[in-house]
Amino acid sequence: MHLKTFPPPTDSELEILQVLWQQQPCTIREVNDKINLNRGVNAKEVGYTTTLKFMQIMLDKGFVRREVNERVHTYYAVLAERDTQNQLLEGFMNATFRGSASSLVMSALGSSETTAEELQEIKKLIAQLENKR
Amino acid sequence: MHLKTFPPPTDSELEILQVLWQQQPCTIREVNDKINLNRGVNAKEVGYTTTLKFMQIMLDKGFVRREVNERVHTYYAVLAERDTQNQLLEGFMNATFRGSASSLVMSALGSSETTAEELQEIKKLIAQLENKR
DNA sequence: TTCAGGTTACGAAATTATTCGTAAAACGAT
DNA sequence: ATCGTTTTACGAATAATTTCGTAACCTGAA
Repeated sequence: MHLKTFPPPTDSELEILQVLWQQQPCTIREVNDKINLNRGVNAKEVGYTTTLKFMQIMLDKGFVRREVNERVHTYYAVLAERDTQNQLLEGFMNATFRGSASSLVMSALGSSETTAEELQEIKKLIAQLENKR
Repeated sequence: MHLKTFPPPTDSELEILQVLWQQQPCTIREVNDKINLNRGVNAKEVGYTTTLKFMQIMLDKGFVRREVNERVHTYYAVLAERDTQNQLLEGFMNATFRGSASSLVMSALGSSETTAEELQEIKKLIAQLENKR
């Protein structure tokens, strides 16, 4: 009747998924390297076996799948980026903005740099939403 | 030189702060009751001493202050709602939307019910942002 | 005054999330 | 074939968060 619904990924799991969403498939080595690049110099490096462990945990949860090649395994995200973002967004919006999308949106626009093009896109979306009535 | 910067509240702490932001001051009893009302029937109740513990932890961290009255203590939030929301929003946006405010905004508008008035307000804000160039 | 019920303090258990040590296996170069 | 390096598996330590048990203390009613 309905699709399997996954629990939301934890912070560490999400950090790995972000890497996969940008480039798939990845070996654990690649994921680990990118994560350590993304974190600045200041931040503590995450160990290789730590990343390995999370990939195994996510494999277990069904968040990723892998192909066993000659020497190494390569991983793919099963979770879709959009779906996952929406799932996390809903939880965050409820917890932090008491479910108010508009105040979340106002905060996001107010406190960040947004290019003119992005504002255009948002306006277009709003226009679409307004037409649907 | 600069204001004290607090670590972000945890989920449970935030849940309590939400109550305080809506009505201050509150006794622990009041906070605990509201939290258990907000969670549906299905969800497990949070015990009184659990809430008490968090208020003490937050007192310790400086997130709240209290007044000691005759019988009971009454609590006030020290953290400002807007500041806290913005702080949490930044972290969430970075982790989930790779820092892209526009894609966060598009998701929020796309997947939620927003009234015509709210859309108006957002449009007004966008217009203001566009003028500032 | 005594007791019942509500309140605060606090340690510690329970749960969840993160990190890492160690060992076994696989592979290539010598 | 053996060594050094890389990869995988997995248990367990650590850390962070949440929950609760218990005791001490008040206060008002009987």
